[in-house]
Formats: sequence, structure tokens, C-alpha cells
Amino acid sequence: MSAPGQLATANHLLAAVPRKACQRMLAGLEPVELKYGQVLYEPKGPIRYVYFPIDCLVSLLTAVDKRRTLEVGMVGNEGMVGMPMALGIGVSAVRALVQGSGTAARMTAARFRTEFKNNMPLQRALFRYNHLLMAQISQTAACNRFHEAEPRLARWLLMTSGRLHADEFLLTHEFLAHMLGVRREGVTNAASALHRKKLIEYRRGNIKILDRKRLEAAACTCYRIVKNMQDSAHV
Amino acid sequence: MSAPGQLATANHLLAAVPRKACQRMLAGLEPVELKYGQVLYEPKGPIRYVYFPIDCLVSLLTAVDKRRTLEVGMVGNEGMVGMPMALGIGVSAVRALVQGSGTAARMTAARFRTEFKNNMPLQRALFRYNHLLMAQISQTAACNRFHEAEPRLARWLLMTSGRLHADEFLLTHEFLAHMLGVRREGVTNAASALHRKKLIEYRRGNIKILDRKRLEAAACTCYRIVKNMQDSAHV
DNA sequence: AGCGTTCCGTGCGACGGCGCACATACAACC
DNA sequence: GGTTGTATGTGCGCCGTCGCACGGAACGCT
Repeated sequence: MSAPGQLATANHLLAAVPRKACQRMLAGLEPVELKYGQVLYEPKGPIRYVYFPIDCLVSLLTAVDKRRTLEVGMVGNEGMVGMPMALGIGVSAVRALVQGSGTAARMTAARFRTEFKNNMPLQRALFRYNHLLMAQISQTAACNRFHEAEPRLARWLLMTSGRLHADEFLLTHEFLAHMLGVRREGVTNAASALHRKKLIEYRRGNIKILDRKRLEAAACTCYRIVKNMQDSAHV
Repeated sequence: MSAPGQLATANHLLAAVPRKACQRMLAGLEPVELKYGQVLYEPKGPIRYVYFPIDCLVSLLTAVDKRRTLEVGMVGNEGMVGMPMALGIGVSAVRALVQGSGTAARMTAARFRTEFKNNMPLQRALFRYNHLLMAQISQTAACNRFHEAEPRLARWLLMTSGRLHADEFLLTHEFLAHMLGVRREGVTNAASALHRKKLIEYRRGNIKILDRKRLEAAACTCYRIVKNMQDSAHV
């Protein structure tokens, strides 16, 4: 993962940039290891770097007070963390929290600004992704309002699994509670319900998906809705 | 409201465009009357026009099924309806519903595309607004998850009032239920609670704010959070 | 005046989630 | 190998919302 060329193809947005424009851009990209729990931005906080996830996963969170937070968006290797920069804004509206450890290609905000200005393919890719992200956030908002904890947990696990390209990953019920906007015990209930149905198994911060097909059936329809949006945008 | 010059200053985004670039743009703008209940876009539906509200108000809605919908964003004369167009996308992700009757300046999608490309001040204004809209959507998502019907109703009335520059407007409990993502009876309860506190009064689809100050106190903190974001972005 | 339609008020049982308190289990570390 | 700390399981009362089923009230129309 250290070869800079691989960085550019493992992330979908970077991969959308043609070869020659790519060369110039690569010089500004630097691989970094992001670790579970790491905070990249705070609300109203400055954006020092933008991040193109390779095999890590980043959550975008909004809070209403100190302890109640909710995930509004999820960014894997199909996207970029720091979208306000693509709109000429240097401040984040949300908290960006690393949810799955892994590597990302990062670029300083200043460098990104000049690179973005002269790189039309990158602009197009980012604008398109921006629209996708808004659609995702909107759908998630309705989902979080109407659907119950269990189908939402199922959906969340599927989305995470899809982006990490793995069916096993590290995270605690406590952490999930902050994502889903429910209390920890609510996650425990939903998770043990899914466990009874033999869809997942878990112990001490490790969750594994056993039956992906049936887990999809247990998830709310929002999973398919969002997935279809993303898949159709790929064309 | 028929003089084209007024169109351009009554909407904040159009007002951000300097005089000379403005002349060219005005030719593509056409005033239209939008009426309560009118649907401008459907999810996955084409964007034929973009709308710059003057004194009307448009809601952006997401649905999880046929009858359950939720407002994710609100667009008044501070914004534009049809933001995907500013990102090069011709399809809407949400439903756009006219919530307050009034006039808007509209432009065909094709015209907007060419105008937008050559008009840097407009680009900057729209990108900035896009970021604001995302922030608003994110905060609303958390609000809808955590806060109860009554404070959310209070917040919603304040936001509407602020954008319509009026303290009285037409809408039914049924309509509000679709905005807040609760059932009709829930709105009735919340509304009559606010009425008992002498903050609002209403009858048959007409709502009036009596005490703005105290209504703010009854609203959740999300009102201030979003308002501060918008006010500070104005500078 | 009378009628139908739309809008609003209210009561009831059920359910999901909250906040709290506590019991258990696993892991890591001297 | 016992102690400490973190992760998970469980039970209980409370509250807000839901779904449903009405009753009543205001308006529009002929």
C-alpha cells in the first residue's frame, strides 16, 4: 500500500482522474494510517487535510448535546472526507470520526485548493460525490426517524461491511449507540436479537456477519435505496 | 414584484452577483407564482427548472414509504431549489414541495447550466449555500432523532416565520405531520400545548405566532444552532 | 337551511425506547 | 492468579409516540 500509484486507484474519486492530471496530483498525496476512534474534524473546526480513504472507514457525526450523537454519513473508499473544501469552505460542519482503522491518502488543505481548481475531472467526481452524500444523508435522516433499532443496526452493519470489504470488524455496542442514536442497551438488545436469528455473532468489540443475505432481509429498505443510488451513480 | 431588477435583489444568492454579470443572467430569469402544495421535484425525477424563492418557501422531503415523510431542508429567499444542478446533476434526490405560497424567479435547467459555468460569483454563492444546506440537513437529522414533537414544532414555526417574514401563515396539522415525521394527532397535541402557553394560536389551517421570544425558549436548541450558522455565513 | 368535506380534539391500549441499577463476563496487567 | 477496568446482559418503571376510533367544529356549496 506504500506505492503511490496504488493510492490513486484504490480510491474511486482518485481513480476517476486520468493519468496525466494524476501525476501532478500524486505529489501532494501522502499515505497515513488512521486508527479507530481518531477524530479528524470537529464541528466548526478547521479542515487541515482532506482524506481519501483506501481501506479505512470514517463516520460523519452530528450532536445535539454532549452525549447524544448520531451518524449522518459514512465515507469509505468511494468518497472523500472534507467535502466542504470542494465547495470552497475551510470549516467542517460535522465531526469526522475514524470508525474502521486503515490507510488513507491525505492532502493539505492548501494544496487541495490549488489542485482542485485546475483539475476538472477531480471537480466533476467530487461534485457528483457531493450530491450522493447529500442523498445519503437525507435518506439516513428519514431512516433514523422512522425505523427501529434492530433493522437500523442491520443496515449499518451491511453498509460498514460493504465499504470495508470485510464481514468482521471491531466495534463496541457503546460505539454503535453513538452511531445509531440509541442508548447502549438498545444496541445490546438489537444485536442479541440478530444473534438469536444467527445473522451475526460478536464478543467484546468484535462483530462478525454470518449470513449476509438474511441480514439484508432483516435490514430496513433504506439499505437497498441507498445502495442502489450509489451503484447507479457509478456508471 | 414584476420588475426584473427586484427579483435579483430579493433573493440572497442572486443579490450576491455583481451588476454586470447580473444583466446577462436576468434575461434567463422569469417570475413564477408557486402555490401551497405544489410539487416542484420528485425523488429521482428530472430538474427542469431551478427556483430562486423571493417570498415563497419550499420544503425538501424524504420518504421511507408511501405515507411517512420527513422534511430534511427548508429553502426560502436565502437559497435556491435545485441544488443538484450546481453540482452538475440533473436529477433530484428529494421531493420539493411548496410550503408557503409566493413568487420565485425560475430558470430553465439548460440556461442555468451555461449561466452557472461562466458566472464565478454565482458559483461561489451557490457552493457556500450548498455547504450551509448540508449543515442544516445534518443538524435537522439529529434533531428529528432526539427531540420531541413540541420543541420541534416550535423550532419549525420559527424557521418558517423567519423565512416568510411573517408571523402568520397557512398550514394544517396534517401537513405539519409530514414535515415533522409524526402523526397528525401528535401535531395537534404539540400545537395545543403551545396554545395553552399562549405562544401561538390557530384555526383551520391558519397558524399565528403570538410570542416569538417565548416560542424560542420553547424550541429546542437546534433552532439557535442552525440560525447562528446561517447568520455567520452571511458576513 | 341543509349538506358534505375538511380540519381538529380526545380517549384508549400497545409498543419501543429511556434512564437507572446491577449482575455477569472477559481481558489485560502486574 | 487475584485485581482492575472495560464490555455485555437484564430487569423495572416511566414516557412519548403509534394506530385506531370516534366526536365535534368550522367552512363551502347548492
